[in-house]
Amino acid sequence: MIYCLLGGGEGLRKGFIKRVALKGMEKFNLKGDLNTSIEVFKACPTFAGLNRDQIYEIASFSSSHRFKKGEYIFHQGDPPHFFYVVQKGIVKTFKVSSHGKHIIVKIASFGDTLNASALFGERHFVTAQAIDEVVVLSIKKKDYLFLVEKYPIIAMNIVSILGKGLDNEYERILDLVGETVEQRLCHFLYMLFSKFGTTLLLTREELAELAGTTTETSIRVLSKLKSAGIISSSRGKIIILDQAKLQSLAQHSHQ
Amino acid sequence: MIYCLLGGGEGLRKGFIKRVALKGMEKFNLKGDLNTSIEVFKACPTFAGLNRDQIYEIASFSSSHRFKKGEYIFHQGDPPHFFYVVQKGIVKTFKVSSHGKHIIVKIASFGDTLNASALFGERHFVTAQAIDEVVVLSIKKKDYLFLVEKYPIIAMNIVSILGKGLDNEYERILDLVGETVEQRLCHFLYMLFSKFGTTLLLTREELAELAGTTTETSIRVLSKLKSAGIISSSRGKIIILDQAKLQSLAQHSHQ
DNA sequence: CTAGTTATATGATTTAGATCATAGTGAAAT
DNA sequence: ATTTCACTATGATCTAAATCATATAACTAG
Repeated sequence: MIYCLLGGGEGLRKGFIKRVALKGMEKFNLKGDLNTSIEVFKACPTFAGLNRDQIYEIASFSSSHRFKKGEYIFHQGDPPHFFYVVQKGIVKTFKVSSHGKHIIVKIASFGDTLNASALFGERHFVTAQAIDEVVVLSIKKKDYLFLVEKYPIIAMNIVSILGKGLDNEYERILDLVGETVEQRLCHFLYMLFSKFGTTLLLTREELAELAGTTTETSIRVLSKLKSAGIISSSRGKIIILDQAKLQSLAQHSHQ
Repeated sequence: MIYCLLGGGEGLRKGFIKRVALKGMEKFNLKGDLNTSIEVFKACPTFAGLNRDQIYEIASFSSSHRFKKGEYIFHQGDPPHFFYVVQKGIVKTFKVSSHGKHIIVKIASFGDTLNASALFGERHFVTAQAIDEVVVLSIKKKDYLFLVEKYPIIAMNIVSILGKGLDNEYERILDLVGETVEQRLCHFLYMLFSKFGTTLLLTREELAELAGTTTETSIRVLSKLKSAGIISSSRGKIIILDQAKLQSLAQHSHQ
């Protein structure tokens, strides 16, 4: 019911977007942009409690990559080579079942990590895909593990982030079992609103994959919300008009 | 689909039950039973990679508590004071939604932890209840955090356990969204069988709370399995007769 | 030993939401 | 500018599983 935005509770200092000027190059080692990446790591709860010098050290291990809309950052099942933090844009991570069903695991933006725990295992648990123009910072697995070992607080941070993340998923399961589709959809809309503000860049299909329903039902419910004046929308974009009503619908679905 | 037993992937050295002789006392500090508790902590993946002396040290911080069938070990929402590992018996942890729906989070037995991550937060995420006669070992929060700080490998272990646990929950969500109730029920029966062997001590209601369905449907499906000779059962007990068939039903539900 | 409580059993009814099917629509591409 | 493709829209149908309802069996507490 009160499970927070699917950012795993990670990173979210709002209105904190840094201007970056990186065009043409697919990958590059930061020099002039070190300041930018320091801001990203500072915003990342994984590194909470580290001082400026330590954040600087971490940033110096990172390099930057950009991805165009639709491009994949890594795939479920691949062995993980990098740790990723989002610097710019929106990334979704999702899982696919053997029957082809998709569920979205997380909608990540500035300061959110994509795979905090995967580097401790053999495989990526999820697939990460750019929703719009995206820049991520990456740290080599080896370096990342070195840093975790050097600064034990990082592991502690991850434990508490993952713990909350797990609890979030239990809440999601409770909703899946107990709430109506409409409630769930409104719930996710509200969560996304809390994280991203009134304008959401996602399709009904993606919303369906968050709420665990079908594209058709997602479309139907959103049409209803539109008629009721709670949202407006265009292709791939949803604008929240009446947050209060949305929130109330997330609690008690009025048929 | 292949998500493992709800023990969070933690602890499971089978046929490893230690005889304990502790009657009458509700709590006591181990002396003669130190050996017993060392075995428990050795079986607990949270402490993997620690040597015998270190395990000994950990065990020396622990004390033992027993709970009768139905008794609560801790409650969702309470501030956590202890870290718990199961020494004997079966404990279920579960969550309740605002509408009163239950989901079982974990069925824990010998060597499984009950709240690996809660001690890093403010509240217990779940409620823990004894399913039968239970003995747990507990370590004071302060001592536990001291140990985690002293032996960084513990935090690393927890990270990888929680990471796997999270992935398990994603799989559970995928199943909830994509598979039939029969498949899910068979799936959980099979997982429980893998962990506990042919005899399972749980009610249809508890099984329903694992699979995210109602008690009635759980009863109906189990009746069917009974007629088909796949299980036999008595009150609060299920005996797996045909594992192969069960496994196949978990994959493709036959009508 | 009996009453009370908890688990199992099954039948009848309802319904939310999936599924199938077809069509319109805006954006991007060549 | 018209073809293409990915989104949105909506209608018709179907069904798995929830809900409601009632009964019996088994355990356990007084």
